[in-house]
Amino acid sequence: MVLSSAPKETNAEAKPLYAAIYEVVRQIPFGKVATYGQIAELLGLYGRARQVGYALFQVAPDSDIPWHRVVNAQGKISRSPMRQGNDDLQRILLEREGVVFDAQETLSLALYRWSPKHSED
DNA sequence: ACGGTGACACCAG
DNA sequence: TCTGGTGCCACCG
Repeated sequence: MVLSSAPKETNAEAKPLYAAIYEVVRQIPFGKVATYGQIAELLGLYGRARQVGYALFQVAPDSDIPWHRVVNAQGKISRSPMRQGNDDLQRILLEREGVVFDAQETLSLALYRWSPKHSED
């Protein structure tokens, strides 16, 4: 593709790091979840979980990226004023995949955490 | 350039 | 359990 115009799109293609993050997120299978720190670590970005969250923030809810399969280290959906309901959508999408939340709105990481393998795919 | 903020995580009290 | 501080670093004004 000719990038003659080079629009300032804050998309995946514009940010190699984000593209890498999205690729990992895409690996998460149906019914499984991963934590922000886990995603970061897989990319050799230990300690930079925030960037993962920021990358996902830029993903549209209707994207093909299963952004809803990423939760925090406590197994909870990170609530934020900025999300205005998308956090609820995340829970709904997860429940559609069979993920069960307890009374504390927490899911069992021991049960649903995705274990990446070399021969994924 | 700079400081505040944040879909996080970890550690000390 | 909860609070507060630290590390990380991209984004925004």
